[in-house]
Amino acid sequence: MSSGARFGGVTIQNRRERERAERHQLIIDVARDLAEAEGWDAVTTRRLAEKVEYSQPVLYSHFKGKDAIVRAVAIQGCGELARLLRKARPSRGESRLRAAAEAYLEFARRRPALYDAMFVQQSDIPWGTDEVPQELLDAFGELVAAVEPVRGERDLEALTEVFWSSLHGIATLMQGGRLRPVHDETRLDLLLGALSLAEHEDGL
Amino acid sequence: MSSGARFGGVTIQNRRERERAERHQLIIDVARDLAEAEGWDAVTTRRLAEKVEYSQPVLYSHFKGKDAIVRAVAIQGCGELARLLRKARPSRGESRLRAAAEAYLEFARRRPALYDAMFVQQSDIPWGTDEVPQELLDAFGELVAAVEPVRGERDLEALTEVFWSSLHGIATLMQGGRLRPVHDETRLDLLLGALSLAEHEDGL
DNA sequence: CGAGGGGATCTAGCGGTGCTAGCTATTGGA
DNA sequence: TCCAATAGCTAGCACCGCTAGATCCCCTCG
Repeated sequence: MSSGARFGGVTIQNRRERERAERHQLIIDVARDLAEAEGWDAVTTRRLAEKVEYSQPVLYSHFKGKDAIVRAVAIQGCGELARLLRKARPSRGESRLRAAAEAYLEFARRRPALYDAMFVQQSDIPWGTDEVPQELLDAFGELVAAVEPVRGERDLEALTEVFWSSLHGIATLMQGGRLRPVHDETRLDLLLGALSLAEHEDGL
Repeated sequence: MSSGARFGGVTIQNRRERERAERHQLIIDVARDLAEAEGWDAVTTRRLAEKVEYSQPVLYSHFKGKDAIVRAVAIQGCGELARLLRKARPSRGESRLRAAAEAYLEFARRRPALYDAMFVQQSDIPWGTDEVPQELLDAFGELVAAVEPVRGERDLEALTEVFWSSLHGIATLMQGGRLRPVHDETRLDLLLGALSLAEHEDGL
């Protein structure tokens, strides 16, 4: 603590920390790549260790266990989803809601293993109010922004949850081959139509 | 084959087959109970064998592997869901759609492990057109029937898929603690409102 | 009634998993 | 130059899904 930060922080200690941080990220990247290439079942601590060219116990000096690695991958995935949603701007005549929905579903389709880690596998990522990862808040925030224009008199947060749930349901059931590909287009049209067009009388 | 069915079928052979069928069902029931009590991770072939009071290899004389056991549990779960949906009749002033939605979500909430085996864990249950289990068709059929009254001009099957997907998304995200319990009621109101009230202009 | 055959069942073990105790060897500081 | 801290590894534990091969029981037939 006292000996580390002299001379503007350019110390051996700092180099070590930097190398350690790089290896930390390397583990996450390799785990993610392996999962996307062969599925999470193929991500074993042995294979992971082999790919990062260290022995197994090194993984445990960075993460509490395999679950923690998956969680780290998931959180970075949320960041990527947030980025994708942010830059998903509607093309001419297209609603912002539709642009967001299509970006979301495409993300789930192209990165099924990553999506799985984020929203399917149960993890102890804290979703309660305290210390939710920023990446997660960002992603949800993008959905809120996409829903806002069609909110009408409705509760914005609850409506966004409905929107998100529907997309999530479609994404996971599609991934499991449980929905008919024939309806892919119609399904999205119906969902967007239902959520946005609805002429809401106030009452009830 | 020729020696088994004499005397109206009351033979030792038949008794054996009956006992075997009972044990088959016993395995399914124990697997399901264990999963619901401690989660699927706790369902190992060793524990399962111990609970049915046979050795491990007996399981493999009934099922091709652990996955096949989970699948059997899942299919019977579909039968139960179908039964629940069928008898979920709307109380006064309540729409049939709402009755079905509430029954569906309650099923998912009360039998999370069973629901997981049915719709979350990936299994090779054939969802394509050929040899889909009858229980599955029944359950989906109940959803179709619940959606039919609000269909309007919309494609019934696609609309049912949207309804199902939304419920599924809500069920799984809730189970993972990813939705705010505060919005439980509002969320369902919004979904049902969006799917049913929508005054649909024909075009587009 | 006794011997043989066939099927049902078990014991034991294989290769894999996540995870960790404890040894080794390198390396930075006095 | 020597020492101590520490980063990393080897080896192993308990468990997993699954199966080969031995064993035992029970039914059939002479």
